[in-house]
Amino acid sequence: MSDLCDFPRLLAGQGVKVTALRLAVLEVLGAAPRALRAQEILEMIRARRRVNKVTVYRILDDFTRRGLLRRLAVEDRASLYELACEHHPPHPHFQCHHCGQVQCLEPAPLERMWAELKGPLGNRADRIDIRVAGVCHKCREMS
Amino acid sequence: MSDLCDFPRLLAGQGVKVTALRLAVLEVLGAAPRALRAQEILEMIRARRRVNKVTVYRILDDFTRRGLLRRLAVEDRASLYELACEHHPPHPHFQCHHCGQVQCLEPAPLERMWAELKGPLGNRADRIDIRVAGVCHKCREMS
DNA sequence: ATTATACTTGCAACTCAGTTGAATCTGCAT
DNA sequence: ATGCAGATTCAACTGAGTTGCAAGTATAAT
Ligand SMILES: [Mn+2]
Ligand SMILES: [Mn+2]
Ligand SMILES: [Zn+2]
Ligand SMILES: [Zn+2]
Repeated sequence: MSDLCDFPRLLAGQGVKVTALRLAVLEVLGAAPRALRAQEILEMIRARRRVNKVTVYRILDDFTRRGLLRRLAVEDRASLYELACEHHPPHPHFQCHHCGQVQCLEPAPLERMWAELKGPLGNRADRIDIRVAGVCHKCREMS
Repeated sequence: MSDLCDFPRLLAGQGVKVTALRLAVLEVLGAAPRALRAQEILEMIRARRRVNKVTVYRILDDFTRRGLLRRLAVEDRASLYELACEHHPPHPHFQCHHCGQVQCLEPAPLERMWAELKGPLGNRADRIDIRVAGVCHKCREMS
């Protein structure tokens, strides 16, 4: 998930002011190897500067509504966020029952399934989330 | 989702005492046409008798761990619960962005995909959740 | 019948992730 | 300089779920 995106440009394209905090949120997510909780994003930004959590929540929410980020609903109470730019197309995720860690999977099988699920029942579907759960290799080794 | 299951037998099979409350939880879920929030289950049981929410949460948690129920992580803060008995095999779900309503979809495409996603990266996967999101037909009509 | 034991349910208080509304700050245009 | 809009902050709140422990209830010895 290391990044190729031009964040300032991305924001400008949304007609949104480019601020240090908004950039920080995108940079933290761009540098992360996996989807992050709001809390984690907050802490990573705080390693460099002072921020209020409300601001971060509001930015995450705004970006998600604009389609710059995807919010993943997982088994734990807190959602995860990941970049939704052209370099990070939608893909399934794997969550370990044991450690709770969520990893990103390859998008391949999604494409095939999408066609089948997109139009059922008269709904207009525009998003599909796939979460595969089980026990990850690290946790298997430990036990 | 109306029911064919013998709940007392189901509980007995788990070596779990058959109590009025545990049955009530299963009956409410068995009668529901869709997955329910803990709050909804609580209210439905309260239409008939007195219950403490903690008890219901504990029963839901216990049943989920035993595999009698599935817990669905959705976009809203509260999870949904549905029966996981032989008559209700795992299936994808559709959630409407507008009203938040979650409906159950047919299991068909799941089977095909499962084989592909089950074993990647050395993880032992034992569950796959698919959530399709968009705008449901009711909400489309309204707007 | 009486007591012991295990399990179930209830109560109060708490946690945690987010949310709200109002106040302040900041960059920019007049 | 002054005004304005949008960005950020602060304190207080919400809602879903959790915790520890007390009280109730059923069953199993004695
Ligand atoms: Mn991902
Ligand atoms: Mn379902
Ligand atoms: Zn793990
Ligand atoms: Zn709807």
